Amino acid sequence: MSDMTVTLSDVAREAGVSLATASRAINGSANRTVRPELRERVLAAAARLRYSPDANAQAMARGRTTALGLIVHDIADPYFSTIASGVTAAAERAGLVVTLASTDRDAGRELAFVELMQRQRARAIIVAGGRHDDDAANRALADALVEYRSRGGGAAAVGQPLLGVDTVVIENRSATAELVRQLHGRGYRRFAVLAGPTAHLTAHERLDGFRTSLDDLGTPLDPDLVIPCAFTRDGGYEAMEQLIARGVVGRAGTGSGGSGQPVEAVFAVNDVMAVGAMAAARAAGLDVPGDVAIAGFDDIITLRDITPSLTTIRLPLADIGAMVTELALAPDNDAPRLVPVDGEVILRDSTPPLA
Amino acid sequence: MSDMTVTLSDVAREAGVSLATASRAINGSANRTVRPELRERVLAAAARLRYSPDANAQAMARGRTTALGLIVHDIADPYFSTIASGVTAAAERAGLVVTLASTDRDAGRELAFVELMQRQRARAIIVAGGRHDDDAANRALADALVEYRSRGGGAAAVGQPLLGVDTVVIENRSATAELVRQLHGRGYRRFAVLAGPTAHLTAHERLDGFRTSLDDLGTPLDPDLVIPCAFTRDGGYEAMEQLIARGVVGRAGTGSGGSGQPVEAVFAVNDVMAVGAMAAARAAGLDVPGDVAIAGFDDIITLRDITPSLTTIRLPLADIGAMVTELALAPDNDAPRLVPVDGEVILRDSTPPLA
DNA sequence: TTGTATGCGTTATCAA
DNA sequence: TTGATAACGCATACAA
Repeated sequence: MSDMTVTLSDVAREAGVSLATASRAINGSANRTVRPELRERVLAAAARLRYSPDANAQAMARGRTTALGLIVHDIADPYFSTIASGVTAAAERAGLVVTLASTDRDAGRELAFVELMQRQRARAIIVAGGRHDDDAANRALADALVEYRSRGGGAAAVGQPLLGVDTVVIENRSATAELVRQLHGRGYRRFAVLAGPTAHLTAHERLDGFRTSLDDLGTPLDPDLVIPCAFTRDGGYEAMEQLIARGVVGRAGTGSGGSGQPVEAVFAVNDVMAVGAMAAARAAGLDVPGDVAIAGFDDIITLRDITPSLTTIRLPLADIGAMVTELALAPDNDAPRLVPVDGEVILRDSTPPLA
Repeated sequence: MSDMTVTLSDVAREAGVSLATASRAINGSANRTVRPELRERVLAAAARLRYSPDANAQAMARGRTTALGLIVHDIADPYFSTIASGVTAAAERAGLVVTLASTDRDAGRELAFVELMQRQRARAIIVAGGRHDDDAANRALADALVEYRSRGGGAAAVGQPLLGVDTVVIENRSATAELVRQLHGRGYRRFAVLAGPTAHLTAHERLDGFRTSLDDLGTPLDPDLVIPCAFTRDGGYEAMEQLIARGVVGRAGTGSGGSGQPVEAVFAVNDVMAVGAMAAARAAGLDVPGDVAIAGFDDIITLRDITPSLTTIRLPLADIGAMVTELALAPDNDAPRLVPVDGEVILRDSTPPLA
């Protein structure tokens, strides 16, 4: 029945000092205006009584909390969980505690979580995860964040700079452009792209950089070879199946139908899709990269040992998590700061030099 | 300069009602003893003033919060992030918000986080992740949880039932025993085990079930072929290198040295270690499963498409997250409830039937 | 350096 | 059904 909560008043009484003195002795704030002897007495009393300060009461009295909100689409996705690890590490350094929301890409839940963090008086909110091409949803979220910031909260995002807050901007276009150049250097000319959802901005940017770069090199991408699909492993699998069914991907040397020459390489806009595509290729009896080369994006750490090793674009996800945390916590700026982050092309065995 | 916080008093004044009425109208608690007309007026005033209830003040007045603490070793690890996704989903259903700590396997930080959650007056704490064979650390954590529970908090764990709280117990031994039986059925007799850290209880249990089952089948495991290593991809890689260097794993048909017959299959106590082992085998020019079969544990979703597909033991990680959440939130029991969860052996191409 | 008293924003108790 | 008013547990301005 020790459910009786021990309060600071109890500690003060036990130590024979006033509430104020007990408070000062225990939080040990800037101006430590408490005699060492008393201080000891208070600390001893607190220990004796197993006193545990009530963070909620402190938050109310101080007018600020120690919480940091983190919104991800899906914490089980390695992309987000790696960012989250960077965020938790940075938050711990800042003495903050991370409150996590995994919203399953539901705009309504994102909004609800921002409002929840507003109620919790969280110090800052971090929105990780690419936006969709849904102006209404983006504007609603942006508005909620404006409101939140107007009330003193910090906010930052990773992905596209669409929310009006400090953002770690992933340079998707330049990264895929560079990938194209390097694949070109290895002799690849004819590509297909597993493009993800049309409305998915990250997917779109990756496709766009890829396409633009191919245009620049004078070997434009055939629009028929851009396959929209889900941003998931299954999406990659099914899109690859389509390519195979249409005969644009098949046994090497077999100019099997489709529109002219067969595709030499398939670019999936993320790694898990690329892995799905590999699985589909194998299921169809094709060899990767013998029959078709495959490249992805993200360099998910768990996938670094797959066979054949996957050509991809590395993003420093944990660092990104740390960066966005610092942005969210930085003193309020008038104009949103944009911190660009480049991807690094990693050529591996899934796209060997073409003979 | 709308930094002026709108309080419930403001809403009450704006609506021309008392503070009490405003409170009742807005939280809409069980006994809705407020006239619809007034209620509307209050809600309208709240909306007009963009009122946002202060969760900390509510927590203090109500005497309970809406927070749920989750401790994982490493949120970037797919094992934990998948459990975390189950926890966040269940927590949302319960109207709770998840506070996340990624402790990097640091016992001190685990303890600190429990105390932090105690200060936050969190409703419950979930400890995910296997214990180490460190009695002092386990006891300290158990004590902290006892203290926490004595103050009204809920607590639950996943892994070993060593913390004195409700636990989702992973039946590691029976799972690996079943794996052995099935591999036996496919003709395997001579195994090596990449065993993880000796003090790691989960690793130990998996090894133990494996070994015991082999004993029962009359084909005991050679102790020299149990390689301690880190519980990581690199640990698996290095342990496999050792086996190769010692000549107990090598080209099929090449009875190359070592102690007698070469190893037919290598069991790694988790999937990422198994993948590391595969990488080491390939780096040494060996074929999997041609030269050596490999099996893992966990059935990490991101790894389901690797080649060759990995024989492993599936754990319903997201469900486990949901289950442990329910345990943590369930009304206080005297004796710790133990909920066993079985793994399901999934035979795949990395351990084909032996000729 | 210490103590007193007030406020933080809400809920809940008690009268009206 | 509504309204004063007292908690809730702590920090802090002000006084001593």
